[in-house]
Amino acid sequence: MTFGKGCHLHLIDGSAFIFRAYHALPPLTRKTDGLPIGAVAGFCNMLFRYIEGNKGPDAPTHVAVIFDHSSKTFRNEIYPDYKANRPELPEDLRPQFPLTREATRAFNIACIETEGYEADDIIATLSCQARDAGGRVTIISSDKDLMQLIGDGVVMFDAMKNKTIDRDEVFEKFGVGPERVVDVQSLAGDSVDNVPGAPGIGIKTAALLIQEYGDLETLLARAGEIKQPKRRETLINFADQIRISHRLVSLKCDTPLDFTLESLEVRAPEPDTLLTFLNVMEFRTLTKRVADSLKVAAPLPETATPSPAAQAEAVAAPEALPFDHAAYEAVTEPEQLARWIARIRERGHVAFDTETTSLDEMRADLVGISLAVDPGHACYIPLGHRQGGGDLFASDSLVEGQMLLAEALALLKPVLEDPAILKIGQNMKYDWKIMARHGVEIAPIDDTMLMSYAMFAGLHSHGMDELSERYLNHRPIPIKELLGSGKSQITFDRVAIADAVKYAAEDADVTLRLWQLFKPQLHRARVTTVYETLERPLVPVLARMEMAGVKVDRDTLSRMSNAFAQKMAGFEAEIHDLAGGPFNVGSPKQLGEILFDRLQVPGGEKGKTGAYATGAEVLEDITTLEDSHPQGAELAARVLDWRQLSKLKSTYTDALQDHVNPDTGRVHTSYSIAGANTGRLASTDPNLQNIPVRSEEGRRIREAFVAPPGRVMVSLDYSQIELRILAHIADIPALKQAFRDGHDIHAMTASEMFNVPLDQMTSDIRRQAKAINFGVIYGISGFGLARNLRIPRAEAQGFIDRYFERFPGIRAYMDDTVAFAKAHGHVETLFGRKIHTPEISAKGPGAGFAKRAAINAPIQGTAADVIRRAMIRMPGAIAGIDARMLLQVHDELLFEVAEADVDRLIATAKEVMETASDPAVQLSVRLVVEAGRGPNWAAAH
DNA sequence: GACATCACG
DNA sequence: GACGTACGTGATGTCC
Repeated sequence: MTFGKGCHLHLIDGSAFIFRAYHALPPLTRKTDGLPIGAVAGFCNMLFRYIEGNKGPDAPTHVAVIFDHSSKTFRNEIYPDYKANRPELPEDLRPQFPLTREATRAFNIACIETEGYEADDIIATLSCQARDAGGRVTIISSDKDLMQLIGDGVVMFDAMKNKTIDRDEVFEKFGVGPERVVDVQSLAGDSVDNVPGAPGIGIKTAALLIQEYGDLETLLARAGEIKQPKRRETLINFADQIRISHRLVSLKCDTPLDFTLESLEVRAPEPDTLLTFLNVMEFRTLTKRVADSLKVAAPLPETATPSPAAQAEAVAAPEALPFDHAAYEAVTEPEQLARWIARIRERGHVAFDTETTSLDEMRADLVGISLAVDPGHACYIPLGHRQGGGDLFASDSLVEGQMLLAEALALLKPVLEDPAILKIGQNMKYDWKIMARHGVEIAPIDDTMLMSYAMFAGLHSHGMDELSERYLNHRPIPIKELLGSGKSQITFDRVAIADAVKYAAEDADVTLRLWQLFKPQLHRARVTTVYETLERPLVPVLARMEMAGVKVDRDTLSRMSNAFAQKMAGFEAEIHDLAGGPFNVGSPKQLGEILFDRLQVPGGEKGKTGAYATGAEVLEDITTLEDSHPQGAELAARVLDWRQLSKLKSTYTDALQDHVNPDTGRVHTSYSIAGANTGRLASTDPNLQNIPVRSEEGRRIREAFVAPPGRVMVSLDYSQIELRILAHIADIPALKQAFRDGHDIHAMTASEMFNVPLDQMTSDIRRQAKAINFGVIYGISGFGLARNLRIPRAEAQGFIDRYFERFPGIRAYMDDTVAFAKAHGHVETLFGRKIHTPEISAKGPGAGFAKRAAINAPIQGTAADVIRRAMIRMPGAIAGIDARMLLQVHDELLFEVAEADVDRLIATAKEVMETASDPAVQLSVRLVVEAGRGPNWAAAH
């Protein structure tokens, strides 16, 4: 078939596929020999998905995958530094390159690369040829360097976003049409490819210039006419550099090619070739999916004398067996359960899951228990399924065909508490608490959620559905299918037992398969220690804290709510008066319109949704307009007052009352262990980690957190833990000395930076230094500091420059951390916790976010690790003391202690916290803990 | 369910 | 005068 009108050529940017695959997937290796194959696996998946997705009426007639041959091209002769600042290739990626070529050929797709040319040039050449022959072209890539090719039947397609890129997108990105993209790029340069461009000119300015003068040559010829002197000088002085840039970014349409367009005609894959390749790579799931798609049988996995270890893992290969809901068993008789228990004892481990009536473990009733011992071999024990309904007064009766709860517990308790039998769960803290309420303390445990967290923090979330889809290629039955949603939602005890068996046993099955997959990976990912010392042991500790709960005095809260309500009503009346009529003060939209439209307060700025911003900062600025706009200033001030009370009332004094457990009379939060990427805990339902303290009004809410009679609240908190860790990690002698001497760290910083002796320090200078110290931890920027201190940006930048000058180690730490993240795709805490940074090499504005997060993560994460270690050791250390650990607030632990034991508790707990990093990490800065005590949290803090 | 706002370390 | 920006969380109320 001659290539011509009616033909449609697809050109796939192979290198882009490889890099996306590499960064999207964990570092997978081939089981038999450890060959890194993550990128190849991802590449094959993407290619297969591409093929499956392009079978419709608009299917391509011709297709090719194009690769870069090597990093040296003709552009290096024009400009030796071209792409010179590219980071070194990860060492486990390079050996995968030839395999991606092999994969492309295995899929029976033309695989193209040419020495001395970039893939982009080949794509350009093929595009031109196809277009000239009258055909259409789709370039599958999102690389902006290819956008110059768009037009005349050539479009781009971003396979990740599933979105076509046409003239409009090009205009949005470059401010000019595709035919002028090269001109804009020549001026703006490109830091990623190291194209110099014109210094000080970015895409915005470049687009303006090209729009005004038409094209680059005209612009350079008439550069003398430019009004802005600096811009004019730049264009005249750097004309040569701009022309070189032009040659660098212009794609060549005349790359020598030794094949014809006709040879790219779409061919169906040869099942034998393709399946053999996939099988050799040991992509079991993909092999199966491809075989299904080609309607042939999948080949048997390679069996060439695997090592015993490999054999064991092959047995454990969770993909090997499909999920079969019909195979799950309902256990209703003691003899039946006894048989399962015998199998569990044989195996030495069991996946365990509970079904209940609520997500709140302290109120949930146990409805059933599921167990799994081998993949596909799982059961469900119904215990509390009920029927009846409508009658509000009679308690509903148990459904027939269930086991008696007491009988099941009697059989299971010895297993669940047997130190020789490992209980495997997904988010085991939940099940631990449910069983603890039935007098069973599960141990020992493994937790697949925490394994995932140890290996993949930062890459994705760690819920079961997510993990199952990602790693087992299986979508479990959604709970919504059983319970429904919204108003008509039912509780699990109303689910028919037959449905419950499928759902619940599947959960245990999935958990077991995930465990088999993850367990050996922990070691390879070098996070076994993290999992064993920072994650797993925390489960029972947190479970006990949550079950203990904290006593909250309802009456105090209720009185405060009433007082807030009264005050708010007063403010509201004033606000309506000032506004000239009633409106919903709680609606930022209405408030914005009143302030900026009706009252014409200057400076209203609309956000991306078109609404005025009315955040606290904006309102505070308006309150300073007393002279020019007294009405607006007054209104803003009252709204700020109203908002403060509204927040305190709705989020704290009202909501907290509803969280008092009727059985215990206490508030039981729940900590998520795997929620925050950095290793911090997060507190939910209610969040007890953000109880007010900064404002006097708010702090009084802590007075409602009380110790019962005869007991005392004790709070211990790390002093400046993050700055101490920074001083250690970045190795800053001045900071360390200050901590050693017990000096005021912010005053010391101020003194160093502004050359003010300590005895002449003012609170304002100290405040600025404090902001800088914190800024450093957050990955400082001139803009951010300026906003925080409300000073001009240049001044803020000056502070930062001086800070880096005085403490050069900080600069080095920041640079090293970002470089490490780019090289490895993650950063690490001192204790080896890995936090992945998949966006670190992103281009554009996202890059700043990722960098700052990468700089912050080791500091925040190390502090989180330290307090985790303290918490894990705490129960053992305070065993002889009449005290309970109740809450953790990132750098603070709150205890409830018998009056007589307070001093002993403080001494012991302080010691545990201050030495928490030992012996794993030898900190060069001492950790210091401050203690407080009192009848309530406000007094203790 | 997205967004704006604001509470904490 | 490239871009848009402090890091990490969770809960509440509007509004569509």
